[in-house]
Amino acid sequence: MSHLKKELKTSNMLLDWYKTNKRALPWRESSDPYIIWISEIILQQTRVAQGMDYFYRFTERFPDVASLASAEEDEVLKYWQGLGYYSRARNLHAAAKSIMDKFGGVFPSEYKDVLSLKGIGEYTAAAIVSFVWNKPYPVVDGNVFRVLSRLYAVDTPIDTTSGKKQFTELAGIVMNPEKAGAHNQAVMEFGALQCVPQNPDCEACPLKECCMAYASHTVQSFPVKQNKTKTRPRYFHYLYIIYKGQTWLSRRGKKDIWEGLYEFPLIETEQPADFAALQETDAFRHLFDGAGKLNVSVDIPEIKHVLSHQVLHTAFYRVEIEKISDALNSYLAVPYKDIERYAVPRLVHIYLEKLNGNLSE
DNA sequence: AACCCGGGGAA
DNA sequence: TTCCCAGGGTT
Repeated sequence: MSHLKKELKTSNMLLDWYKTNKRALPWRESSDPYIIWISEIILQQTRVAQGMDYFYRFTERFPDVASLASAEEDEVLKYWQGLGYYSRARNLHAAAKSIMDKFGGVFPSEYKDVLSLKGIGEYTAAAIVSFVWNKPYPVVDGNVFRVLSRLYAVDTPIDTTSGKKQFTELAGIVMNPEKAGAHNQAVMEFGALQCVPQNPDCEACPLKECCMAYASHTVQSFPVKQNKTKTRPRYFHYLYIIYKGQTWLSRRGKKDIWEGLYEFPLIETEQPADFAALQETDAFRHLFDGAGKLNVSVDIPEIKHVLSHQVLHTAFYRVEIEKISDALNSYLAVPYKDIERYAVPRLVHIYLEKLNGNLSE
């Protein structure tokens, strides 16, 4: 654990830069581990601007561990609606219950205890214990990968096991253990504002003198990544079924996107299908067997919804029925005025907004 | 080690 | 379009 002179100087320069350049963010006003925890989970793979309103709403409704633990999972998901990566919300809820049961309702301060909570990995555990208690655990997030890979011209791919291990070790060497909390935040803020992914302004960088990538004019080639993501198309057909002021929803299950969120009855096809083709599917026949005559309307055109690894080609059909089919009894009957009470995927929310827009015109 | 999980902003 | 964001869990 050698803390060399050069690293100490680097850390001090980052701390100086941070002092004058850090953004005023609401969670930086708090030393409550609960507040820090919520902010860290929201900010996973999420930009500050995108998560800000969610942070305010969430911490107002659930101001502490006890209030979160005693809530219904559906309500927690509702406060997460639209933010994505919904396992974060489910894990937050489960972890809050775990803190009540195993830690007497007091947020744990031991690294290993924090790490044991659902949804908290090495990064988030290090962030919480260093920010709140100044414990010497280095954070390694996307910013740290970028800053360190450039400073030391490390070309090990960051998305590999050995890469993560190597950068974690390097982060520990660069960190000043006596100022762990401030240092960790300084590196990340530096990565977010100065050492940015595309076209960083290296001439204005206070660390350009000691940056190996800058010296060799290879800043843009860091960090190195290995895996390339591939997307697959999917074809969704939602049935917004209307009967006497009510509609039907279902709760999505495990091993697919949007676990725990609600949606209209869904038929997925392997290939693109128009309504004529959809009517010929077994799923469609089963769903409406015994529903009488169908009055189908297409209020909005197909929506292309892009996720990280999937492109959803989605059609919505509004279907008025004459009788309740047997198949519908396995769904949740809901007065359609109450749909907004349920957490739905962004895609479904978009549809409902457009539909309301059309109706009010 | 490979794969899965959302949504949005910036270039 | 492409990249990537205060990552983590499952298999």
